[in-house]
Amino acid sequence: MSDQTSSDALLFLTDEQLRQGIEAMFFAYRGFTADPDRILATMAYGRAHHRAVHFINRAPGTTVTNLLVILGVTKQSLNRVLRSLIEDGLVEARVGSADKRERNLYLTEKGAALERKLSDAQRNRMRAAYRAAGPQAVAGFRTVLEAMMDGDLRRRHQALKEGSP
Amino acid sequence: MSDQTSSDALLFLTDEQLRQGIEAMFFAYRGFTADPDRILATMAYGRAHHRAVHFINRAPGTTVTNLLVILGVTKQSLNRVLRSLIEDGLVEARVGSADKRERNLYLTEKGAALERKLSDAQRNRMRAAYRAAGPQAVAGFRTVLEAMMDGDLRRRHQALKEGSP
DNA sequence: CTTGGAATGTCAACAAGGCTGTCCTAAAGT
DNA sequence: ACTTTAGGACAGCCTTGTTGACATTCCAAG
Repeated sequence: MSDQTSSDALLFLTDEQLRQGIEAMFFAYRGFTADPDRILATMAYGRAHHRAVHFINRAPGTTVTNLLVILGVTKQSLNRVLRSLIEDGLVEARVGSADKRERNLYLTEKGAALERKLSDAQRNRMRAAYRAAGPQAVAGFRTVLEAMMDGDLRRRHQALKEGSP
Repeated sequence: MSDQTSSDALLFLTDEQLRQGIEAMFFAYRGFTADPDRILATMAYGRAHHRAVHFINRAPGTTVTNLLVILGVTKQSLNRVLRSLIEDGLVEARVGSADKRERNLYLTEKGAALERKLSDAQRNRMRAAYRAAGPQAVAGFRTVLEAMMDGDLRRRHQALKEGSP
């Protein structure tokens, strides 16, 4: 990827190609979130709740600080979401055993049910897209996404991948 | 998940693979919007203004209705954004010549300057990602994104692509 | 042991930007 | 003439981001 000195390999990097990539990313992200959004709209929840539930399911026992680093929001934003999830009995916050300042977060059975419902919808779309595009395209898709992340984001993403191999 | 009878080709469709794709999409989109967001934060504008400016630049003379279909927001949401852009002299709304009910939207020089600033930042990141991933990966990336869009979104996206070939 | 600072998390108040709903004008279409 | 369409204005709501002040807990230096 470094020494594409002359010409052929750079032909696809025209401004127009890049702009189409940008727009594709915009439209695709809309599709990507459309199904969960539809489900969430029928409840009193939004996308933020989805993200919280997703990552708590992914890393049970995680702390508030850890979660807000992953989500890239402030404590207060996350707190509001978390509070409603706890009040509604979807998430349980246990006082940390080692450090009592920490709260370890877990999904209740009810929370896990919502997570499944949301991620089933999202996975179905992802699966359809993957299947339509084929394995080779998927590999390329993943490669470009990785390259598009910031260093920090990429590290968080890698950590999650390795967490459940 | 239905007919993974024998086939090698479907091995990449495990739930774990799909989940990683979902998370990659989440983190990558954050990176994707990070640079423009940083620039916009220094002004009184947000992501909504960026989107409006982007698509007005892309399709000069577009109408309000057309724009809100592309952006997928309501008239009122768009109108608020548009009003501030017009007041600040970034966008010009000319009464339609054929149909005088319509307003044709154009960027002023000032608006075009902002658009360039924002899209330069975003294109730079896109270019870096494309370059790092290579042409084949980029082709796959585009294929999967297309497959991830809703039918409507895909049609809008195609129309934009063909609009400036 | 005490005390001061750092870390963890909560609460209050505010802004951006979505949404709905209603009402209005002007222009087109029938 | 009547209806439909394009657009704008206003009011109000919700979600989700922000900053700032505060309580609790831990830990380490004196």
